[in-house]
Amino acid sequence: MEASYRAIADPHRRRILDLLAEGERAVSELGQHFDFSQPALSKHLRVLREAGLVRIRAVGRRRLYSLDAARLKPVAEWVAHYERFWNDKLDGLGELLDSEEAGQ
Amino acid sequence: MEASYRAIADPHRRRILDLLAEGERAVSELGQHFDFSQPALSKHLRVLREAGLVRIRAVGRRRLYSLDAARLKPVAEWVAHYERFWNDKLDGLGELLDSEEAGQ
DNA sequence: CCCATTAATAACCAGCCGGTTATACGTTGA
DNA sequence: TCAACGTATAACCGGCTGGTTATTAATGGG
Repeated sequence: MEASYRAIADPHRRRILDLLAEGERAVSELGQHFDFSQPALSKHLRVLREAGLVRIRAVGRRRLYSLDAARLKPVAEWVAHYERFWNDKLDGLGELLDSEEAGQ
Repeated sequence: MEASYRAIADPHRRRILDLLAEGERAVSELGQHFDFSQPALSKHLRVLREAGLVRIRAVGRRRLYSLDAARLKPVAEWVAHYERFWNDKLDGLGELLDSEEAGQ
């Protein structure tokens, strides 16, 4: 999904996903890890929700967010295509061979 | 690297990387695959260059771009942390277990 | 019952992003 | 030599992004 790439482009949102990977969290609990305002957090959560990366469950006046990582699978698959470029420098294409160690 | 995530957030730039994964390409060759202007392509290439994802080699008046995928490795590693969420739904955290099949 | 809590939304703003056209600049070929 | 080519940059523009403060709405506790 296209929106997944944009969603994970922001480091705050990646951090939110990392936190949700540990378990379900209410908005106020997530907010303890950040220094921006609650509306800013709600906007990040909206982006993640619209990208289909999180689920919400209402419990009383709290909103419990949890990870829905399925939409990250295409991202993982796309970037995995490039693994051969750091696993196997001699990949037969030839254009990587000239000044290879200078690139690091 | 932080810039890598932003660089791959744009589908045109991901396409450029896919093309460069096949081999070194001049700007005009890359341009044949897109419907926007040459300056727009140059700006995308600049973003990729500043993210350290491509290398440039000048041959005459042509600029030959090639892939430098090393900076994608942290991205691959980050997203790989989430593989367990689609490989193994029963991951012991417990918060994914309530309405699991409704998420798909 | 009412006030505090929790979270979302509205409205606004500066800065970035991706595109455009126009221009500059080095290189090459006739 | 000089016109055409290949590419980068400048200048500009509308729309989006990520933040803010203020407000709203729903829930729960005393």
